[in-house]
Amino acid sequence: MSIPELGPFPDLDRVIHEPGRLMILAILNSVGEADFLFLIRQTGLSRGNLSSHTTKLADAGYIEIEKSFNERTPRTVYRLTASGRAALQKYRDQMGDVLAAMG
Amino acid sequence: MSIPELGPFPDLDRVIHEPGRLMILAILNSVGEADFLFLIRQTGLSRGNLSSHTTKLADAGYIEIEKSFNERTPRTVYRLTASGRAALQKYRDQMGDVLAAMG
DNA sequence: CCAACCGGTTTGCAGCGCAAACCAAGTTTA
DNA sequence: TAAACTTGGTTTGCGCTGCAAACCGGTTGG
Repeated sequence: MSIPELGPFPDLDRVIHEPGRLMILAILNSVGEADFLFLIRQTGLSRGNLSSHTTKLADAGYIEIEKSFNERTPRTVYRLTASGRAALQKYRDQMGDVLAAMG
Repeated sequence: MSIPELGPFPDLDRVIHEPGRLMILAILNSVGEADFLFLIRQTGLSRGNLSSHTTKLADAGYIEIEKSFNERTPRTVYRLTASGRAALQKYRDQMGDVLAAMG
């Protein structure tokens, strides 16, 4: 539970901790919103993989998924929610403490 | 594979990324060496859990396990290897970059 | 002796990430 | 107009993993 003289080890959010999802969240955090194809290209994830990660993030309430049509072709846009932004910030702080403890 | 304007997303070492093992490594990194009971108390992990994590870390070559006897009772000491220390440092740098990209 | 404890390891199972298969709808080829 | 291909995803299946519980060989206490 703790690293000697460095306080307790934080209970990291596993939904965020997973690298694929951390990547998605980091991107959404920096660009505001993104569509499926953009995320595919930036992350290098497979479509199936991206789909399941975004579903899980949406289930956790960390992102919102908006489906629409551009002309006749479907378009899905992903965006961080307030709670997602907060959770990400918390994760960042916790992980920052852990790393600092490893100087 | 990349966060816009922030370079590629690093391929994080999953052996280290797992919180339980990260905790073990962080402790060994800060105290030099530790025995089984000390790690139990510091990490809060169950014995079985600690045993399997240390086995996995040893399989990866990141720690060494030294079994001996203190009087008649067994004693197992865990210690970071050079390669473990290097891998941990690399993980720290990579994760630091990711966090920095999330400012 | 026999029970309880110490110091671990092995086992079993549930959950997860990943890739591949699938699907629906539109577009191109012929 | 029908076959083949692309786009934009979702679902399925499997192998691995983390976790808790069961186990096990000593050792100490009554």
